[in-house]
Amino acid sequence: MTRIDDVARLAGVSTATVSRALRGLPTVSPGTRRRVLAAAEQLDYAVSPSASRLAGGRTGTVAVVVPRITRWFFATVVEAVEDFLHQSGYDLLLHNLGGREQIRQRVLRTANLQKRVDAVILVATPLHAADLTALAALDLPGVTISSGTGVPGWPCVRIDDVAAARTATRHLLDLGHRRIAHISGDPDDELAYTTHVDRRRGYQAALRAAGIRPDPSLDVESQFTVDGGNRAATELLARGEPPTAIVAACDEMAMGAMTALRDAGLRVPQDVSVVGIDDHDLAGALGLSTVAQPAAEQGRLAARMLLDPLGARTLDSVAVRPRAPVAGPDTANPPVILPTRLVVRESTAPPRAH
Amino acid sequence: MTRIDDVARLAGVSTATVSRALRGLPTVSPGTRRRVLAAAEQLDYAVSPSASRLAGGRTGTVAVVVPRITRWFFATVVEAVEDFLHQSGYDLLLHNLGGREQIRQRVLRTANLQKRVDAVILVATPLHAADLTALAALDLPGVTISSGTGVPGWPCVRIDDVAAARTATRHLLDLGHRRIAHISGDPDDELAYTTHVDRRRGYQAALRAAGIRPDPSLDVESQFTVDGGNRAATELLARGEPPTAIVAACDEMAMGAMTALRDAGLRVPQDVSVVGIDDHDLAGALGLSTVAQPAAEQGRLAARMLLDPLGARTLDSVAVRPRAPVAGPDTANPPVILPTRLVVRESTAPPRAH
DNA sequence: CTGAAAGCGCTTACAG
DNA sequence: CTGAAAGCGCTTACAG
Repeated sequence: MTRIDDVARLAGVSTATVSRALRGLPTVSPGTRRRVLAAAEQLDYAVSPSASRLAGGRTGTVAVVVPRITRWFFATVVEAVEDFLHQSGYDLLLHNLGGREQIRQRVLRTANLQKRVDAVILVATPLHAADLTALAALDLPGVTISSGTGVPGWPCVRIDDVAAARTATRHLLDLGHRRIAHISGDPDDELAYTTHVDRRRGYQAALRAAGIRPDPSLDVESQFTVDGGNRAATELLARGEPPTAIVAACDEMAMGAMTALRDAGLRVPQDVSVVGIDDHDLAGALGLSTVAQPAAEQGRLAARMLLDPLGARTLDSVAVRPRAPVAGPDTANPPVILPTRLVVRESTAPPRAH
Repeated sequence: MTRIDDVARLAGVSTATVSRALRGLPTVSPGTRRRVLAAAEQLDYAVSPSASRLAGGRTGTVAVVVPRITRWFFATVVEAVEDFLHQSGYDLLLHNLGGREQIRQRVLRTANLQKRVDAVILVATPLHAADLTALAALDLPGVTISSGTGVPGWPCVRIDDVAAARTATRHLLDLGHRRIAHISGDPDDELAYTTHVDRRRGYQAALRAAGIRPDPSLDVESQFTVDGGNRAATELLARGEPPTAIVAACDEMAMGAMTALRDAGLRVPQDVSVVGIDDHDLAGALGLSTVAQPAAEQGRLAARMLLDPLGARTLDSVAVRPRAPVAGPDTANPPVILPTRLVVRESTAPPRAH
């Protein structure tokens, strides 16, 4: 393995100069820089990240924590974040909670982040008081995406979950539905997400605004998965007279519900309308009406808000940018809310005439 | 930040002993170990990975390279790999190619792996001769998953793609279909995958075994995505008399094809049967018949085969295991082939009587 | 079983 | 613009 002093020797300069030239620091003359780069290339030199990190005190790594990488929203966010991080010269350390509270604690409270990363991106990760204390003690910059509890001092990028569910529900009300069910997240879930709480609130608010009292028997809790949606809809049907429409808290649940309805001999949308939230890759294939949220854009924006103040390297030059305030007029804590929009497909229609 | 000498001072031992005790090396007396652990806990000490890596010469990190984290198969593999790696005390460095050849080269050929990881897991990543040279020069252990080209000296975990496609096609033949189309990957894709080549081979082999000559006009190339499947099926219909059945090279393509058929006024399976390969999360919701492949198991097995010889720490103890030969009777290059199995749902049926 | 000391390969004030 | 030297915080022979 070639080391920095091999390059220094070949280029006829000190290791300090090699270090500066390779990192694109401005205090190197063009001729020297050229010689150093040529020597490095000739020797096929790559800096040792461990040494560089130890000496420099920065890890060049960002931890990304997601509940389940296999779910559409999280995979899409991670893809966007990964792209931005690598373009900026950062490594991505992935933590997948897999729905397990034990893992959440391992990631958040122990030494898994300490001294290991320069910054943290938490995607829809439940945070208790003890976690906030631990994160504050870490004293790292970070961003949350789609998070219920914000972290003091960290920007937050998200959609308005209440509004998204309200839009979905209103769509059904506008079509003439009155008997509208809701399927959403599980309070018994190991991880205490807030997303489904907000979405339930939006569902209920829309009903009330239309003069309808929410009926608890039309509100079923399950998991945020295809299977969860299937089970929730099955349970709903087992409770008696079916609703004429269902608001699912996410597209995956909506898809599961559509299967359950079909299996029960009900047609979508003729017998029951179904609307989701997300605009999953497959929503089009299934003809699912939904409230679209910009997943990749949330990831991209969060990465940018995180890295801008860290002075990220750009792709082609390694010039260090001056520390700039976070993009946008307001650098403080109020979350950046990205817009959602109703996408009407074939899974929703007016209820049949009584 | 507390350092190792803070712990050493409090425990009344040398830093060498702290280092040994914390890593669970056997050469520490129980009493000493206890005092060190207590001191470390009291000071909330976490080792500095940078320093540890520089001094120890190991990074404790594994790079995982996937073509697209947003695709079902890759997300599922990554989830399984992540779990195994973290349980073994390794960090996961994620590289998502995003379908771009430029990124593939950046990841494989430059210094992105050099000195940065202890091992590499390549998932369905195309490898050219120059890449193999670069990987050999890296001199790192690794595993490939679902890979066309193997890396000399690296184990490979995969399914038999030819057999999977043959099974899918034979299922349609058994139902009585003769006019069977195939939609698969794009040779103009930036990344030159071999998966679709193998699957096409299986499709053609099954046809030939049934005495049918493959008809090029029934074989459409597109991308391994929902959209790609949609476009491929649309193209297929534009070419004239529709087939009575379609073999899609992956479930996502099959799902896109089902949409296109429906949009064209054709019913699945009454007018056209569709079978995929994968057993995607949503295959059940869509009633898609498919040839299931064990995605998570491929990830888990690959991670195990990689880490076993590295002497991974176990979850609860940090004891270093002795270096053991790779699990299984054969430690050499022949790929480990995991079984696939036909799952019949509602998207396939006998062709209508002529 | 334990410790003193060297060394891992860089970056960063500091001085010029 | 450049270099000599200290130091980042560990681990690892080596010696005992």
